[in-house]
Amino acid sequence: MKLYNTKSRKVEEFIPNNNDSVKMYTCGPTVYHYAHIGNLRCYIMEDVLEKTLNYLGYNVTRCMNITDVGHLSSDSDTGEDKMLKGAKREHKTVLEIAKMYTEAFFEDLKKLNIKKPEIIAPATDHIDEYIKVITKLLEKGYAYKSNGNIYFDITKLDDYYTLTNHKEDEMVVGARSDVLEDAGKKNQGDFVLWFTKSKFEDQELKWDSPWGLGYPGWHIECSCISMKYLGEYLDIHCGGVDNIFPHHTNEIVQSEGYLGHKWCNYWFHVEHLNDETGKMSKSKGEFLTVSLLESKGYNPLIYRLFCLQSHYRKQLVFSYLGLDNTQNTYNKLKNKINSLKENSNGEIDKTIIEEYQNKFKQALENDLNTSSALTILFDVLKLDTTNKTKLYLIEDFDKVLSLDLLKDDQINSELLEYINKKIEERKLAKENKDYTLADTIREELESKSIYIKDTREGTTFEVRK
RNA sequence: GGGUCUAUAGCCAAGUGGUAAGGCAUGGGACUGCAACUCCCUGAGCGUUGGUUCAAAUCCGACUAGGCCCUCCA
Repeated sequence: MKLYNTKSRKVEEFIPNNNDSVKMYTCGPTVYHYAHIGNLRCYIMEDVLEKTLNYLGYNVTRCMNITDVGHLSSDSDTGEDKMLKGAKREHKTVLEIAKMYTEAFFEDLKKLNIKKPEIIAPATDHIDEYIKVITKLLEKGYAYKSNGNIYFDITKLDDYYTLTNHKEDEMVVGARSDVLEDAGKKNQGDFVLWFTKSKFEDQELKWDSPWGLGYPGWHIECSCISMKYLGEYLDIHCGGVDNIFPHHTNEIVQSEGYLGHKWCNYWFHVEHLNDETGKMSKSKGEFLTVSLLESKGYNPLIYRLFCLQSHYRKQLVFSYLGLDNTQNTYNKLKNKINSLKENSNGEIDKTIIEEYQNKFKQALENDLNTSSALTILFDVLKLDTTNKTKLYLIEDFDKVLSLDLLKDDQINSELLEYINKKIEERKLAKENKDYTLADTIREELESKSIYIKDTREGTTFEVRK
């Protein structure tokens, strides 16, 4: 398996620390609002990565945090805590907000066929871990106390800007003018590990610590959660590109400062989904959620396919035109597969199976080239072989693609009865050459998203979502 | 200003030195009462510009355009 590693800025051969077992960490959502589909692009591609590793025979242990405390708002930075902002907006407590949006996030995962990581860790459940790690960082001299807060001193390391090639003296101070400087820091680049002093008096969640009542900095949670559940040696750390700096940069120095050795080998970052105006955000333009797409009649899996057609390291521009294209692709794909199912006789051709499984693997092994992997799927459909062989391969590929390629659309018996009745009525009308009535019936069904298909063997139908 | 990434047909894209995969859309045809579905046919010389090479979309340089990041506030 070849993967692009942000750390080396090269595509590298992926070699786990421990043979065929892979430890994978994913930065989870801050649950202060619904996830937009740009956020979800990241989780879709991480899901594909996990499933690809499984497909290739690796055993993956994956962990994801849920940030339910202490993350500043970044969409339009006014220095307000994201969770607090969400709580205020909806007149609820921070914990209520966290619970509600965590559930909503899981719903989105389900709709997009994203497998939930086996370990899901809320930030507020791991305060003891943060205290343990921060204490050690203080002992080792990587951290210091100032103005009531605990900071990480980035000058204690040789190479802080390891992920970005930033140069200390060329950083623009206060590139974002709405961020206030903290006078308590020794160096411009130092960041907070633990707060006891906040300018926001209404911070709801606070915990006791050796340094006083307070709450953790945003970066420390991922380091601690990862080390707790996945151990001292991590294989892959994932997240959106916006996390590269400072979040992941800070995670590295915290973790390696604490451990005293190298921590994570591969850094996997997913590019952003943009809209026509640039970066998608929750505070400008249309707030695109999975539910919104559903309300407009799109099956969420169409969005998954939309993402798979592109590469995770390329920015992708969202448009309804593009999504409509993908919807056509998806419908046609399902159509073809459904017709294969109607006549799935014949023997399985093992030679072909092996050949195309290898092609599929090669595409994915090439830095997760999902676009090429889909091409292999289309190639399979066009093969000159038995339907049984094709269906076998489709089922196999769908372990990674997760597009419900073989799933039958569930139709309740009442609806089925209604449709059959209408089809029969239309058949009679056609026999009587009453085409006006026949067309009326067809239109009536189409208005319910039921599409008539006249074939030599008779009339069938298809329900499009 | 610094860092970093990208630039292939209407859209999504493959391509990693030898003369442009695939999908959707478009147009034409077959099928149909008319459609839909399905099937067949149908398109670009790769942002611009230098260079390396027998040979470049693929390597190097410059330029242009665009995206993202530049925190320590919470």
